[in-house]
Amino acid sequence: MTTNRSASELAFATSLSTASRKMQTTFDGLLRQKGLTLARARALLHIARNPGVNQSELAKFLVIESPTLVRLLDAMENQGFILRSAVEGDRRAKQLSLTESAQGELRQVEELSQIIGAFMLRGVDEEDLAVATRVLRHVFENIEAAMDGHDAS
Amino acid sequence: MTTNRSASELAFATSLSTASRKMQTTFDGLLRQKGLTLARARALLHIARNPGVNQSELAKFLVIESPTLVRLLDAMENQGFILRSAVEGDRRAKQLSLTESAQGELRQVEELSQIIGAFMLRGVDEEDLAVATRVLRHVFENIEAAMDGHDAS
DNA sequence: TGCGAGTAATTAGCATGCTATGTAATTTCC
DNA sequence: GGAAATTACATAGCATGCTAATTACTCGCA
Repeated sequence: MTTNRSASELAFATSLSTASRKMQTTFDGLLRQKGLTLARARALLHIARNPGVNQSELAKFLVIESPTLVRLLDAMENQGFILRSAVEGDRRAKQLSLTESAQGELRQVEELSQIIGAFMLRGVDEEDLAVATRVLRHVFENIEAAMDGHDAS
Repeated sequence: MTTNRSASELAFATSLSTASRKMQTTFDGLLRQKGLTLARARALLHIARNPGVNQSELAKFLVIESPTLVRLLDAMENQGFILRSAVEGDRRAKQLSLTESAQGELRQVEELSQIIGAFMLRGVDEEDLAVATRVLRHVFENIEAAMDGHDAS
């Protein structure tokens, strides 16, 4: 037992990055025929639930930087999934909404998300899942805190 | 308590991808002045410990596809970190080794990796870390198993 | 009123991941 | 021995992430 701490840390870091990529590529593969990806589906679902949201709010929710979102939305706009429209009272901002065609796909995207989520975590009990999620958040916060001096929010 | 399972799954998925990205960008930021990134550092360390390893073995170890590795190595070769040389007995393969200058950096890269690992997991106890790692592996295996028909190894 | 600070979105450029495909060399097996 | 399958590496093209820097606009305050 009593494995070396630093070996445990390495194992964790490795598992973290491989599991994350695996999740993404699986999602991407399954959503592909719809012209969607994991990132696009997430954006789609948030816009559906928060119509009129603007880009910076969406970026904050998705925890991505705004240039990343700009490109994501450019693609989704070209695909005819979303609309960017003017916000009255602030000419810098744009509010986001789904096109009708995207709304038609919504239900299926939601179902698929649930199915993949359940599938990927099949055999993981509730308690372990909670622990894992807590550890992941802890990691995020440790790093976030360390970056404080550099990027004061 | 008794939160909805599917909400827990979503929380996990979100934390997984944000923690993974955060880890990567932190690493990248700290290694940047050396011309390295997390991906490059991983490759570097594995080559250091397994001199003469070839590209497919390294790709398998890093759990990335070979085109991803090809580009990574192209960059590292241009930077003067690694060498690709002929393997006697198999003209398809190339064996990898570090340049002297890369060997000089090794120690610092190893130390930095340990420091970041320890830092990121500060405040996470051994048991929770083990559970989290186990869950991440479980996720990976669930997906891997599902993809069996498509990609028989 | 008007200037400076801050905010929303964008563009440019780099790094890493993937799939699909191609080329050359090796191995398998009739 | 030679065709077919497999393996090793590479190329092309797409998707997503980041940082740095720009543009346009809004807000606060002297």
